[in-house]
Amino acid sequence: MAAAPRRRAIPDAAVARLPVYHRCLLDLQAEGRTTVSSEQLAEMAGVNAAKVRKDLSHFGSYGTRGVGYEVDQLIIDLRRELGLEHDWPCVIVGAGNLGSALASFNGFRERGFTVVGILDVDPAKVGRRIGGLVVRHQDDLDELVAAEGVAIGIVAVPPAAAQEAADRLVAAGVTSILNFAPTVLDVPAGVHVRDVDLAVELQILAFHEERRPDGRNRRVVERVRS
Amino acid sequence: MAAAPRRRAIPDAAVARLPVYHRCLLDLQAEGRTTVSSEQLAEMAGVNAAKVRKDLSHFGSYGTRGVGYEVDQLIIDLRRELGLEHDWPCVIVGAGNLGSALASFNGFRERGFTVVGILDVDPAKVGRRIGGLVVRHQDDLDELVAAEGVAIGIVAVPPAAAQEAADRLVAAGVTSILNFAPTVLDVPAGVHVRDVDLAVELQILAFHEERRPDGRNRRVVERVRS
DNA sequence: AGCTGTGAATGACTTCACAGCA
DNA sequence: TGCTGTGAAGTCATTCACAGCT
Repeated sequence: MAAAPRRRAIPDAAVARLPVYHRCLLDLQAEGRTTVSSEQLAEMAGVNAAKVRKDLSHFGSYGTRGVGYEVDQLIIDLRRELGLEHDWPCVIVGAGNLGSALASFNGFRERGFTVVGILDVDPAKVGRRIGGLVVRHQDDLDELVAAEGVAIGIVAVPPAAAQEAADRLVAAGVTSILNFAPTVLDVPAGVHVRDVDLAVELQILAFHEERRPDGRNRRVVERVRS
Repeated sequence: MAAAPRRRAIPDAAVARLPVYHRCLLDLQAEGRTTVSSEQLAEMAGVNAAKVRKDLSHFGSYGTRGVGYEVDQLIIDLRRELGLEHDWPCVIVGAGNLGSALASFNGFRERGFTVVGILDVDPAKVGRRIGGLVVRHQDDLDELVAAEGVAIGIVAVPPAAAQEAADRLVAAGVTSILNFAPTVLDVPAGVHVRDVDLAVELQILAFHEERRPDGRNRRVVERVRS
């Protein structure tokens, strides 16, 4: 967490929801819908209507009172806000199970992120083909980042190697890191890190599972507001 | 200030950090450390000391003033709070790239989550071996969940199939779902869902990348000390 | 009439700061 | 003395509620 002085125009919590709205709008567009109300969008995104309006108002107002938001226009605006007008080249460090899966994951390319390289230190892995890419040695990182203008790196190595991988990415010029290793990375201020610890997600579920009101019984459903 | 005895004893935000503390404590234990101060633990976890103390105080106080927390004891307490005293059997629905990677991912088992089955609807995938498991047909879900006492399901199917997969999991008796599909799942109240949308994570990074103070010219990595 | 945009109210989470114990 | 535990203050996020546009 770099504590840099910044004017945070849009709250972090709102930023995290914009991609979800974007996703929902694409679905609406695919269905041929031309407008959508905050209430409908909220329903789709699993949040409430006031939040949708407030979130969207953070980058100017685009809705029409009495009607709602124009789907096409809102997609354009969100794309611009999210920096999705151009593709983002990414590199993956670590060609194990997870790195390999990420490299062949279609969900990235579909949404504007192209994996331009996957690297590993293990000579046994270098040279393998994964999802249209050949695994390169981690020493090629500098060259690759420079050649492709990579700004985003994905760390998919074992915990013990994660800091080293991050250091290399930063040295190569990468300024945003998506970290799958269960480690707190130490990076220079100005470098963004997002952690995705898959086991932590399960642990949070287990926490709630362990203390559900009905103990170990099956569900006694009570109404919860959505 | 516990005037209203709510069901929510521990704030969500704190719960999300407990697994991280747990992870750090295991590292400390491995190094042979017997005690740790809130400040040291905070440093490792990437948060601040007051937060650590407050978080830990939510389930009773275990620290010794003037000394800190006893590592072994705190691990035990966290394990209990997080429901990690027993293993959690999980099933994965979807044997594509992501599902396969998750099935062979060591990080789960190491932290108390055992993948007891991976299922798919595609006959071409059924029967394949993945990380010590044989892919089963999705129709076997009920049987598997009942036989193994599965409470946690992992959805790793394409978006169009996600709701169906979730419905099946819920029908089979699963009460917590980790959803990797970029879709808002509709589940009965009482069923917990956590979403992990990998592309959204990248989009959030892209958002910040797009509006970094130094504009689009990257590689002007200013060296700021951390 | 319907729906957005937004100040104001509420609520949640974080940080401060210090009393109190080992 | 050193460090925890915790009220109180502060910050940030969510929700309400309604004025105001179409």
